[in-house]
Amino acid sequence: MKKSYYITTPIYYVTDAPHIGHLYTTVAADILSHYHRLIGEDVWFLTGTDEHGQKCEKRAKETGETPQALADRVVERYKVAWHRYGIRYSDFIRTTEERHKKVVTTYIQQLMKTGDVYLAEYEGLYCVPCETYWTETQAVEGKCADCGRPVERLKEESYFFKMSAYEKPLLEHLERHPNFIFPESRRNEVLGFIRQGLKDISISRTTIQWGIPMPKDPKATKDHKVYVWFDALTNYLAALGPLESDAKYGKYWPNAIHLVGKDILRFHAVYWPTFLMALGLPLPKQIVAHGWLTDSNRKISKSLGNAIDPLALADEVGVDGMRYFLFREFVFGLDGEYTKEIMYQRINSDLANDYGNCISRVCSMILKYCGDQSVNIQELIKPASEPKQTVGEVIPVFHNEMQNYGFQRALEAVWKIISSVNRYIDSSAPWTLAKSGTPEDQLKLKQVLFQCHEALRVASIFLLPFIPTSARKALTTLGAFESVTGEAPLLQNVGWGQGPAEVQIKKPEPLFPRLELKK
RNA sequence: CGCGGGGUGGAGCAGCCUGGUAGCUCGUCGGGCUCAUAACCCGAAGGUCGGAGGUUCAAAUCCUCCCCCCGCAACCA
Repeated sequence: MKKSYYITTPIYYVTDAPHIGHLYTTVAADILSHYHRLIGEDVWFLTGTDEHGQKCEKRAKETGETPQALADRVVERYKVAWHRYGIRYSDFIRTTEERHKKVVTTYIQQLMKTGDVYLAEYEGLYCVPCETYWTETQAVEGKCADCGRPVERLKEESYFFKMSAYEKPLLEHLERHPNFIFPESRRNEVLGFIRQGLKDISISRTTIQWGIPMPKDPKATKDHKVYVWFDALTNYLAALGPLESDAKYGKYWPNAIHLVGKDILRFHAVYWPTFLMALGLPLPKQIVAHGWLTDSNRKISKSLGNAIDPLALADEVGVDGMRYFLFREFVFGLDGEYTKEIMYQRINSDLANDYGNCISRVCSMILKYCGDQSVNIQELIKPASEPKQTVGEVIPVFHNEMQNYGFQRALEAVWKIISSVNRYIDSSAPWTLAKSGTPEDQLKLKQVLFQCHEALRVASIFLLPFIPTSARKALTTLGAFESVTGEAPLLQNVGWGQGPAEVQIKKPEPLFPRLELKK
């Protein structure tokens, strides 16, 4: 039986149109799921949208729509963006769907029954005009953090989740599973937070209309809606159909990897596991937190007004250029400063000059110098060469980095192959060999060219998860496309000499046109 | 003493956990090649690795203190 791999992105809030931050997480999930499919695993990739809550309600009021109409409209923008970027998600969940609401309600009911959810009073500093509670630290000198007007101390009926009861079990889980939170620096952050002591949290709101209703309760005097985080987090389970003994649930849970931005780590690393513990369900395998793209050291986001539209970027530098740039330039897990200059430089230098041009020069030479002959590649690539050695070194490095979210280093490793080919061409000068009529030089010429060909075949297979369209195009040009269509091609076909014995090289066309930055 | 991240040649970043020639991309300067997308290859210049102290045969890397920048601090998601 195939190993199963379940990967999720956060569900995105429909008040925002998709921006580069959403794109970053979603492409990461796509790369991982593509990679895990290539190594023969049974992958389920979930993304979706979070459509409830105060902000959606407010935003809908501003645009003069119903919250549902707003959600219906914005969700399309996400889907369009993901299609454009070739994101191959297995399922897209919306929190307004019945299948989701049913699971949330069932779970809340269960927790009310066990006493993990109970009715009490929430007390906090409330800003009446903003309809928002603030903590002591947020409401500096008793002023609303948003509008600056004075806040008042208010008490209100609310349902609470007994998170305090799960402080110890959660700590124990973290100790037994050192990789539960990745990277380690984030794990330490979460440990620090838990060690400060977990309080019970309010998990209902009476100030919002747009949400999943709390189950009927004679004790309640007000109309409660489920707190958006309980609602949102449950999507990861709801999408697998846990209530109807759907085969998906048994296959993919708890083998889950949750990809999140560092800003929502706490909800995933503390709230979510304790909810699951209370429900008596197994915890996901890993929570992976990545950094932010920054603009002059500030997070890039809609609310800061510096958001960048993924579709505009795709038009400008291409889908694969963008996908490559995001994961070659930045260290996954750390923040990275985004500028157009760096992006153009990276794409031109690596994709156009190194990779694209290399494919082009190798294929051109093969066509030019031995296009009319049929050759047995496997015989020609037996001798040792720098590209052959480099490929051998890179294979384990690439896999290791991919298992540990080291996308940057995985790509760096692939580029070692490409550089070795460029170097090898120079040092062995096929154009000189071609001029010589001796049989030794003719053989040497073919050997050189097909060593290069083989190295590029392997590099292109490695690149499939990152730049799927271009890598396929490259493999087609190399005449080695069939090597990626079988089962688990990455595991079976990346080894030196695992490709076809004969190939039909296509006339190369520029894979990546050089970009010019317009000022 | 609230918690965390960062301060590395001109720019942007790796490296730090598991001490031992400081690496990458771009830029600059010089050379080579002509197969290729004016792409490619080689060489050079350029760094007291924020500051001070300590451990060590040896510190960008471990420890202590200090300075500067940025987040977080549970009901904004």
